[in-house]
Amino acid sequence: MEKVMNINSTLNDVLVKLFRNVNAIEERAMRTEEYKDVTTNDMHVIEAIGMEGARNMTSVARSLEVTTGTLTIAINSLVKKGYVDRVRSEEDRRVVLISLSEKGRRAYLHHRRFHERMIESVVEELTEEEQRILAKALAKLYHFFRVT
Amino acid sequence: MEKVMNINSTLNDVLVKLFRNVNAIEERAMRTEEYKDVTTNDMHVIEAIGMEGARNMTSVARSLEVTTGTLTIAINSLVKKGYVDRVRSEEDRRVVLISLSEKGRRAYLHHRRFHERMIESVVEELTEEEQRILAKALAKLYHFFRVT
DNA sequence: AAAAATTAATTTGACTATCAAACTATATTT
DNA sequence: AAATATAGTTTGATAGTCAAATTAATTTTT
Repeated sequence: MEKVMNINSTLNDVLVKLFRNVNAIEERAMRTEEYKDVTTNDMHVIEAIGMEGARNMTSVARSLEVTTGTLTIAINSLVKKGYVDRVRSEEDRRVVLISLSEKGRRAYLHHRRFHERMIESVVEELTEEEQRILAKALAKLYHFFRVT
Repeated sequence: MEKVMNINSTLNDVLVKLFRNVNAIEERAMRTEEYKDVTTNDMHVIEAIGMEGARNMTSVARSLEVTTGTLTIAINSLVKKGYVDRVRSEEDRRVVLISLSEKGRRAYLHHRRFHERMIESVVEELTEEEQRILAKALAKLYHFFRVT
């Protein structure tokens, strides 16, 4: 009998380790010279704002599932660090529009490339069929989390 | 150009969502009646202490990749909530030994069952072949993180 | 054996993230 | 015009985090 790793144990181990460490890991990967002042949280905000142009506070806060008060604090810091531009809407003076600055867009793309490399490393050497199966399995995992 | 859902985008989406939400999700699942005072962070500490008996602060802090100062604060709270016992070592009076109380062990097992259910739900309805591919992909992902 | 160095843990001071609730300013409805 | 609703910020509280200072105990050096 060869050394058999129980499939569930392997999955559980890997999932637990990934989930436990994913923030630290991503932060380590992101914190290069250029972006050493960007926390994981900052990166999530940058990603939520996105490249599609200005968004208001409420909609970004909703995307991130935080209160607008929390987002205000995060944006204060990102504006100070130069990743985000904040302007008051002319059409409705209550509204604050936030968008990525040039530096913010560079950070966004840097992060996206990191994700692309990550996916590439997972997918390389998997056939099309295997990739399809993997996506299905991950979708189920996500579904489990959403409904639990 | 027709709208094609690229396999890599699907994988990326699912992974990002999983990672982004995993803490909130786990917390939601853990916070039952009995364990409503246990934060995700508390749970990680409980898991790191484990069921194998007493460990000292430094080794648990190292497992969690936090400073001992940070761990001291977490343990203060867990002792107060009754999940952890803390005693000074008789052999070396500098050393503090922490271990799970009865309540702590119940929380540990509750959490472990959550993970088992999670894995079960992912694995059920996947064929042997599909399970093998998922495990392989996740192992690669883990490897990617370890070396990145 | 006394002094110096090391080790284990805690404490302190500072910072970030978070929420709920109070508040301010503006827009909409009555 | 007054009342209500909406968008965002501020405030006050809590948790988690680190680096550096501190305390107490052990080990090493002289």
